[in-house]
Amino acid sequence: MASNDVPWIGGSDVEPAYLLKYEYLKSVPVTAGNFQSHDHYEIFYFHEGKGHYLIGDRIHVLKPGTLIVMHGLTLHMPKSFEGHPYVRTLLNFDPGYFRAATEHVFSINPLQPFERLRNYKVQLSIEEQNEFEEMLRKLDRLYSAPDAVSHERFRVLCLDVLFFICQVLMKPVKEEAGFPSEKEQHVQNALSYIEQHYMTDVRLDQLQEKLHINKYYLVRIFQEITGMTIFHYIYKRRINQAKILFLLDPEKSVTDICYETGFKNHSHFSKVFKQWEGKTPTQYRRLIKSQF
DNA sequence: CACGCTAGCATAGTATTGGA
DNA sequence: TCCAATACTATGCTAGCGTG
Repeated sequence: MASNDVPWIGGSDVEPAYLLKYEYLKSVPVTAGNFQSHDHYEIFYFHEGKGHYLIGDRIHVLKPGTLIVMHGLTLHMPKSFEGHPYVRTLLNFDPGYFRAATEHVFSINPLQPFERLRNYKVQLSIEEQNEFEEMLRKLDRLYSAPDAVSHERFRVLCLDVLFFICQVLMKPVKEEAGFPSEKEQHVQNALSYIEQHYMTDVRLDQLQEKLHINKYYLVRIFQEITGMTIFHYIYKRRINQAKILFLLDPEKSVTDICYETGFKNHSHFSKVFKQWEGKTPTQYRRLIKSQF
């Protein structure tokens, strides 16, 4: 994408071209299974409340001060809980602009944490939270300002946010031990199993046997924790993998990708793909090709 | 014309849900 | 956590379309 000529758009009436989604301190309950994947990068900061964030095959428990950075192609789905606040800031951006702007200027690549489909979740310390939240406040002031200079400062501050994230991630990220509840652990185990087997057959009976948990019970807690059924998760995972394969090799036939992602029938694959993505696999592949 | 793909249909089998 | 009833989907088959 052309990155040198991002037009100033004034206030927040129109999104700057490199910024695909920006929501500051927004409280949006997310209870339905709203799985997403896109080809830009995402910064997610949790300010207040209770929630989960399912990224790839991992469930992350959200707490105030949780920072998540991810490559948008990884399947991700936030989930809030009824009766609990859920306040977060979200920044989705096109990495092309920042890549071009920083390539020959800095010795450290600020996009490093996002590349190679890597995703990170870190719990910021109180000092880091204060610093980061101050940055976000400033970002929002600049975003809402109507003048061109504020816009340039917004972009520079976005870059500083990226470097802040790099710095935080340079420290060893310690894995949190376990989950608050046994349910989350069960669902995590199911997700891990599905991740390893989604390209072949995955049935509830198998999950019951492998995970030593009643299948009816598993169906319920899976829906409770993730907001979507196991069944839909597997399909979304397969479709997402198909999208990745189309990106990696746009010459590959739809039929080949259909079988590689675990579908047994190409007509069914086309139907499911269109249902979730709004376009047929062929249309999607053409779109990918046209972008290269 | 061959090939790759999409769409429609019937039905067997599986997932989900309500209730205990 | 489990069972039974119900709802829903996967599958296989086929016809037809678009493209090279």
